[in-house]
Parts: sequence; structure tokens; C-alpha cells
Amino acid sequence: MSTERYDPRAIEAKWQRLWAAERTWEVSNEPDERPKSYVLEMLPYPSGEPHIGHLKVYSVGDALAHFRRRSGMRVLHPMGYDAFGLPAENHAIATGQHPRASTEASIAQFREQFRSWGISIDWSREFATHEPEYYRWTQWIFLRLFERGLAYRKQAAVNWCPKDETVLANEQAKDGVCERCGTPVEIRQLEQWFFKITDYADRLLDDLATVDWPEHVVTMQRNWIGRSRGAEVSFRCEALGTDYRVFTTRPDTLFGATFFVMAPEHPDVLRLNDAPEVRDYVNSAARESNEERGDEGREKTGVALGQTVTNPVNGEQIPMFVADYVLMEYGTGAIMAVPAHDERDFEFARRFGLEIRRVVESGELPSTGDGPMVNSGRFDGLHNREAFAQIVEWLAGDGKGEQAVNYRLRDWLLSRQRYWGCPIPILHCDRCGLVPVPDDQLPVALPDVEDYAPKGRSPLAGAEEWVRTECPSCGGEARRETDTMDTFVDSSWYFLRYCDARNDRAPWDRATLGAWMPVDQYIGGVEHAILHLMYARFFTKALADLDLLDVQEPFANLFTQGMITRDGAKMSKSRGNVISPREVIEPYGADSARCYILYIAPPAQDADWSDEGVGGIHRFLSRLWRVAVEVAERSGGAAGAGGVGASRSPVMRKAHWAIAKVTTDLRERFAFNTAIAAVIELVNDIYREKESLYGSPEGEAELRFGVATAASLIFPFAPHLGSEVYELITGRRVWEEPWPDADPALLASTTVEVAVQVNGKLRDRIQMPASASQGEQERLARDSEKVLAHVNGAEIVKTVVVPGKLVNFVVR
RNA sequence: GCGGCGGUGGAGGAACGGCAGACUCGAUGCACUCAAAAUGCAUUGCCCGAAAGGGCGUGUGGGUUCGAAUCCCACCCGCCGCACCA
Repeated sequence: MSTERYDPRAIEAKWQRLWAAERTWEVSNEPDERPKSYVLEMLPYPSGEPHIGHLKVYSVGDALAHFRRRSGMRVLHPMGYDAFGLPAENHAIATGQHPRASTEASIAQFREQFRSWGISIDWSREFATHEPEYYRWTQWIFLRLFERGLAYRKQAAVNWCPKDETVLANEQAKDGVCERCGTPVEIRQLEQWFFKITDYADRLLDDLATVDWPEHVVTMQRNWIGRSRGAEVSFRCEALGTDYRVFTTRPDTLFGATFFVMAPEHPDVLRLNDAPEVRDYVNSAARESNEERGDEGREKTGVALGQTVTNPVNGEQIPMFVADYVLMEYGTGAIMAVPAHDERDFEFARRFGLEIRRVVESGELPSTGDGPMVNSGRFDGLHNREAFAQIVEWLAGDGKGEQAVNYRLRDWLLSRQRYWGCPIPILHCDRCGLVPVPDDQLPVALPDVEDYAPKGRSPLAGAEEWVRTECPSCGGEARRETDTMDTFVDSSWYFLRYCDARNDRAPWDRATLGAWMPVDQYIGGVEHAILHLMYARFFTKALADLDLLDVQEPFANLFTQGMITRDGAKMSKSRGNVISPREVIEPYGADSARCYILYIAPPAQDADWSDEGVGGIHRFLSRLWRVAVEVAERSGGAAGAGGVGASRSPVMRKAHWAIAKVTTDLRERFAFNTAIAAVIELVNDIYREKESLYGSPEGEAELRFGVATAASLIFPFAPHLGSEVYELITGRRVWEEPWPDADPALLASTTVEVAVQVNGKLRDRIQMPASASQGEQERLARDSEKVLAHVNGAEIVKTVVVPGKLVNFVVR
């Protein structure tokens, strides 16, 4: 046995140099006869250096990319950087260093590490979203959306983070705190830019059916869109002479509406009653955060307005209230209250002693169940589901209501009062209003400023010379928009740019794009299940409507990988339990790190990092390398792996078994852990059998075949070692070899072990020829002494035979 | 509260109607060594037993089945998402 040691550092450097020099992983946009496959990991945000989560996504994606290439596909596997964003800007505020400088330093780090991991990236398509060559097109797309009315400005109650001093999208202000820094958000009335994503609510919801995504992600998107079908109904208020429309999902319960409630923010509340009591209530509601208001166990509060509205179905005058359990943002900001069939209304009615009138026979109140109608005039006796449609129809005939659909989804607030983002390419002209920057003047370059600190307005407002410009429409004086775009805008179309990354006349060529899109396999963390994925889908649909591309959904398949934890906890600097990929790769090499991270658990699952575990995988790779060196020496070098007959020796059978196992694990599921385990088993068998195989030409050919197969199968996970060993044994480049096929004839053994049960309990295992018929199998099993002992003369009432596997005798 | 995912040896996990615990870590023993490391080999679910062998075992309780970790019902625990959305 050779005394040399497995030296990942040398091996990995060798192959990385070769792949870079030969640009091995570049793929041309010229189609050929191969089917295409677009494999993409979510765009990394470059900050410091890559962490262990990055190592995991790229280990998953790269394994897939390699497997698909060798399975005869044309694979696009690109890389880029999500370079704009708050962390770089906050760093700039703290240190004075330009965000561009720190960002580009991080990008250099990321690029360097990705290369050292040996990921098969087409580097010719690389870009970062802060480069003018990229954001020029971000602006161009913005203008197309603006022309379509899909980007617009409006005054709105928005989430404001007092710490970051910027507005946030609804999606970024979860539970009333800033998603980024955890500061409670304030609500401010500001004029802001929005994308009209709500126009796409139905399509974003319905098209989820066309996509192969994890069920929980689909569910999260569905909940986020929150479509509910019902009706809008008018309630007349004679005092003001106004009709109030309310949205309800239960028009069938209209006869049970015994009061009416408005949100405190509803503009008419004080017009209806401006008594001090009402004013106080409205003011105190405004002071409370949405979170406090939404608190679960909280008792219902409210104030009577002393006015009534008319219930349109029965003409009853019902009292009006203001209460903070009604939200201004949802529906119309006013509701009809049906205490018998809505838990919240029920609670409120109890508290204020209001009438609770059952209109559906459906069990104990409050009840949302179905049943026959009661107390509902001519609808009595009808099932409530039928009454639903009939009541809406009846109201529609009178002009007092109609079918309606409501969504939880809000328009996407995209403007940010921050520096480090893509400038919004719009001018403000006193005479012409909002004027788009002409296409030929793009990009609107982000100017340098002195002071990055936000002061409630964008730092760009301080760049006076940049702000002042000429209106392209009237030639008069105009001012540039000083807000920048949310970075989610940048990442909503980057996957399109990869298809034609060097195009300087258009964001992409439509036919070129059409040849790659959609992304066949998208890979990333669940944390983007709502925001990024929803925005990217919206952009894709809007761009399709603009006749710029031909797909409706950007990501045909989605895989969400689990987190890597340590000691059961999320890695974080504050916990001090962070392990960086570099720390692992230095002692063990990238191949060990990549294999370990895939081996530790199924990749969709969270997995706990163990330092000893990496050592185990490293040992396995060393074993493969050592046996390869030994086999190469003792069997006469790289003479080729030919000459292996249809031998059914254990090594041959194991090799073919491993081929079959790894292939299905990679093709049909993301079972990298069991795929790697199969290769480990193959190598273990080679160690067990090798001494008996040396010495005969056939035995040595089998050993070479076994080792070459192990190298070939481990290559998607450990590309450097796979290449090295394969070259050592065969003299060829493994990535140029087609993915191996398992020979079914070699998979089958001549004998099988059959489990024998009596009453479902295992009693014996017997060897028999694989060719044994069911009858022979049963006979052989029945003759087993152990079986006889357990049958013990009793009557066999039934025999179950599973060919080649099992016999079960049922005795009484 | 609603929805989703999960609960298997000392640890990560495998099997997903047919031999529970593949593979790895850890542990123990042996070989090599002056010694250690490295490496190789063996053992390693629990209980009874000297052994042969037997019993018990996949969160709990029921059910379906010749046969259940796997399917069904109820419950317990953990994690994630949503949550006064009319």
C-alpha cells in the first residue's frame, strides 16, 4: 500500500486551474441537439465572506448541474451578486467607506471562495446588480412598467422604520417590526412609488397550479395573496345620505346583521359623531401599533356612534360603532356584523349587549357552519350555500350589492429613502409632472455623495447638481427623483439577464431568453418563500404582458434547502457558534466539505453541523484515493477499464448497484445523503475484496472498474477527487464521460436470501436460487427447522409468498 | 386558534406496506508501533442467557392488514408559517 497521503490542496488547485484555463463550464447560447436545463441557486448578497449556508446551496446546485450535464443536457449554471442594499450602506455610514468599495471587496471574496469550492459556474455571464450595465436595464424595465401604469405614485399610510429611516414594503414589516433591524415600525402618510402587483393577484394565485414547488411554499404564497370570494353590499346611512359598501364572505348571513362597525381610521367616523368620547377612541387607536391592536386575547373595544344604517335585505335600522378590530386596510374599512355567525362580532355583541340573531341552523353559536336558513324571510328553509348566490343575485337586481373578490395582497411599495440602490429614472417637472427619463439617457447613474446618513429623505437629495436637470419634455427645469428602488427589484429579473448577460442593446434577446427560460431547477432558502418568489413571478408575468418574453412562470421547479445549525441553534455571531466554509476547507479540502454537507442529512431538512462528521467523510475520500493509487500501481496503470466480462463478482455487482442507486437518488429525489452512502458502500466492498482480486487480469480489471465507477459517481459531489481518481485509473476526463448505466443483468444475484415468517414474526432466513418458483420458495421455507419448531404441528391456514423476498405462514 | 413539517440506537440518519437501524460519527477491543498518531480489522438497539436461543423495541393509545416505522383515527411533544382579513 502506498504511503502517500491524500492531498486535497494539490488536487483541488490542479483541477480548478484546468477548468478556469479551459473555461470548461461555459455554455454557448447556440442551441444544439441536447435538451436544455437551467439550474440556478438564489442570488447571493455579498457581505463579508460566504457562510456555510452558501456552501450548502451551491453543493446542491452543483451536484445537479454536473449530473444533468453528464446525462446529456445543455446546462446553464451562472453566478452573480445582489450588490445593492442596506448593510453596505450602514457600513458606509459607520466607516465613511463608499458602499461600492466594501461591496466590491465582498464580491471579490465571494468569487474567490466560489472558485475554491470548485463549483461549475459559467463565469462569462457573471454580473453584479450595482453595475451600471445591469441597473441600466433595471431602470429600463421600471420605465416599461411605468408606461403600463404598473409603477405609480400615491399617498399612502406606509410602514416607516425609525431606525433605518426608510419606508418598508408590507412584506418587510412583519408583526409590526422592521424585518431587518427589529425596530417597531411607525405608520406615516407619505407619497411613495408602488408596483401594481395586485393587478396580478388572480394570476399569481392560479398559476401556482402550474408549478412544481414544495407544498408549504405554495401554501404560504396562497395565504399571502389571501383571495376571498364574497359580495359587496351597500348599507344606507340616512343621517349623512351616504351608502357604505362593505365586503363580506357571507352574504347568506345578511339577515343576521344586527350592527355595523367602522375602522377608527375610516374618514367618516368623525363626521358621523365628533363627540369627545369618539375622538379619544380614534386617537388612542392611532397611537397603538397594529401589533398591539391585533393581540390575541385582547378584549374587544369600541364606541357607539349614535347613528344607524339600513340593512338592505330587511330594511332594519342597525346601530353603528367604531371599533379597532376592523381594519382600514382590508376591504372597505367597514363591516356588517353578524354576531351569530362570526366569532369576533359575537364577542363584540356580548360586550355591548347587542342582539345575536341566528340565521343558519348549524349548531351552537357562534357558528360558521352550514345548514338551512332561518329568520331570513323568503330564504328560510333554503340551504345557506344556495341562499348565498340567491341573495347576491337579488341585491344585484336592486343595485344594492354584487359579487366581489377581496385580497390580502397589497401593492408593492418599492421606493426607499436610501442611497445604495438603483435610482428611479423619473424627473419631476412643475409643468409636465412625472416625466420618465428617455431610454437613451439610461442609466441614470448613482452619483457620489458626501453624507450617506438618511434624514427622513434620501441622501441623494443632497447631491444638488445631480438632482437639478432639464425636463426632456418641455426643456424647463426639472428635479430628479431622489428615492432609490427596493433591492428586491434588482433580484426580480436577474435570472433573465443571465440568459443574455452581455447584451448592451437590450436587457435580453427574446429568442435567446426563450431558449433558456424557465429556470428548470431553482434552489434556495425558505426565507424567500414569499417576498422574492412573489416579486419575481410578478415581474415575469408583467414582462410577458409587455410582450418581452414568453413564459408565465420563472421557476418551474423549486427546492428549498434546510438550515445548517450548530449545537441545535442557528449560527450567529452573537452566539459565537459560526463555522465558516474556509475553516473547513483549509484542513479537509472543498470536496470533503461539500460531501459532508450533503451527507449529513437530506438537504431539504435542517441539519446540525458536527466537526467529527467532516472527518469521517474526509476519511472516506482518503480511502478512495488510496485504493485508487494502489490499484493503479498494482494492476499496471491506466490501461483502461475495458475487458470486464459479465462477471458477477461482488465488486461488479456492487458497482452496478451503486450506479442504479445514485442515479435514482439524483434524478428522482434530492437524496444526496443516500447517494453518497451508496458510493461509500462500494468503496468499502472494494477494500474487502481487493486482496482476492489482485493477481488475475480479470480481477484487476474489475478493481479498476469498481474504482473508476466510484470516482464517476462521487464526481458530482467531490468534483476534484472524482476527476483525479478517474484520470488515474482510465486516463480520461470524467466530466466528458456520459453518466454510467447500470447493467440490469449484473444487478441480479444468482441466489437470494428469503425471510421466513410465522404469523408475521421473523423466524428464519434461507438462501435459495433466485430462479426458485413461488412453489419452490414455499416448500424450501416450510422445510426450515426453525419454522417447523414454531409451527409446532398447528394448521397452516394461509401462506403469503413475496417472490425473492419473503414467505409468511399463518397458523392457528 | 388555523395550516404545514417532524418525533426511529449514545448522535446524524436509512428503510416509507414485506428481514427496523444502510452509511457516518462516537464508544469498546484487537493488529501495526518503543510509544502515540495515522491506518486496518472486529463488536456496538435494549433485556434475559455461559451459549444455543428467546423476549421487547420506531412519541402515546386505538384501528386496517397474513404482515405497520410506513396506511387510517384520536392524543402528546417539538419546529415553521399565518393569525381580529369581515
